[in-house]
Amino acid sequence: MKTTTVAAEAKPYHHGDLRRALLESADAILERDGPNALSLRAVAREAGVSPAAPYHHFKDKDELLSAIAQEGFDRLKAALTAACVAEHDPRRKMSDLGVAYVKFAQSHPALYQVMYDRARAEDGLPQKDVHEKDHDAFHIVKDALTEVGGNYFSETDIHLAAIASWCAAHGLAEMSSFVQFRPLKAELGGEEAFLRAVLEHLGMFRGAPNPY
Amino acid sequence: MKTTTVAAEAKPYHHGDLRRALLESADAILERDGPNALSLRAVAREAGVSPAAPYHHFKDKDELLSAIAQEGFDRLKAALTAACVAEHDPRRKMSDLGVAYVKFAQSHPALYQVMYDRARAEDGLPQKDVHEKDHDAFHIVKDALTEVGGNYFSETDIHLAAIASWCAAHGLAEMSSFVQFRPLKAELGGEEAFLRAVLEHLGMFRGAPNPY
DNA sequence: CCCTCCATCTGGACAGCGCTAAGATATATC
DNA sequence: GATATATCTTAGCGCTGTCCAGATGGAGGG
Repeated sequence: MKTTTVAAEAKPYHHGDLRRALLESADAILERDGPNALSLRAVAREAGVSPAAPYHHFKDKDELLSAIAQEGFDRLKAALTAACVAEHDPRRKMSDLGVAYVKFAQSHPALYQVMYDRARAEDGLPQKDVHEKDHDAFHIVKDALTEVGGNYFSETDIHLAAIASWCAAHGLAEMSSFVQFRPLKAELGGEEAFLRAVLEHLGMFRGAPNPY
Repeated sequence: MKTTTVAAEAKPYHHGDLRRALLESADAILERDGPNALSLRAVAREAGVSPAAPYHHFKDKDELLSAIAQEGFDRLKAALTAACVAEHDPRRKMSDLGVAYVKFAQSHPALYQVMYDRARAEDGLPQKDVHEKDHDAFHIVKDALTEVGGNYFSETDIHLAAIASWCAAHGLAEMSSFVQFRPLKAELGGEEAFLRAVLEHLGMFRGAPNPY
């Protein structure tokens, strides 16, 4: 019933590709039951293996969480890319990026929580290998900002603006669902209008440093 | 050796005031060992009582965490108040508030993490009772922003600006220690210069809505 | 073709966790 | 002084992350 080798398998022995299966099980648990239900044993259970099996693919639970977070940042990058390829006005592009960022966090709240738990534990966002051709999600923002003000502002200013934008988007992503904001959302006419209004106030798109 | 009553005790029976002692033990553990070490049993151990004793003062672990978070927000409010009483220029006041906010989070990282873990779990920042005279930390920011642009902008705009500022400060607080930012901090001449530069880019102090 | 090697997976165990129930203890009230 | 009640302890349940000894079965050399 089983062929000897299926060619496209990299490190499959008994299970096939348990590492992949574990990551997908973890994702399923996150979406279905939230971050508190994400135990190593639950992941193993979901994948149909013994509680000790994951230890042959991840050093400990933290390493599994980091792998999940890494995939999350890859997906975030894809979402940001998709959100701004069609838009050519650079300021509108920044606005779309901000909205897409927050909506990603809202669509996958449990995953987003794991992503930043790991980022804080590791003292930083995941960094792509220098030799890799495609850069990470942070550089998408930086590139867009360069389009906005690259001719007028220094590299340092662009870098600062990118950091500021990322912090703002992260802050908004974590707080946008707070009940305190509900009345204001209703007043402004919905979630996206609220997001764009807040992002405007954060000066993400003005590209103008040094207000006074 | 023990007098019958010491007058200033509110709900002391066997221990004296175990609820208070538990909160202080929790704080000590947070500062010493970080948030991962904060178990109910560890708190009880630190306070010198049995593992089940805390259940007579908190319904479950979440309720203890919420109480810790509540005290944290009180302390944050005190820090923000102290940071801006001396300053009278309203824009400079906003800048000082932002810096004080981030520095509070940096000084008590474990506490700050618990504070926002609970805020997310409860879908919002802690809300003071309407009948209470003094308002919460969020209103300190709102008041400062009213001083900046209260004459020119609507209540809605001020509210939006306050939300934007709080989100920005929170995002910066959670990410300011990322290793990626170290070189830029060095270039700008230190932590506080970095913080003020990022906050400037976030447009916290401009009070000017609607950039385009 | 077989046999050995070794990565992979299992079953069992340990300490620690949140939480509960039952009983001991000391304070407050009558 | 007796009773009631809030407080604290002891014991125990099921869960967790992690480790270890042993079973399993594909890969490569003879």
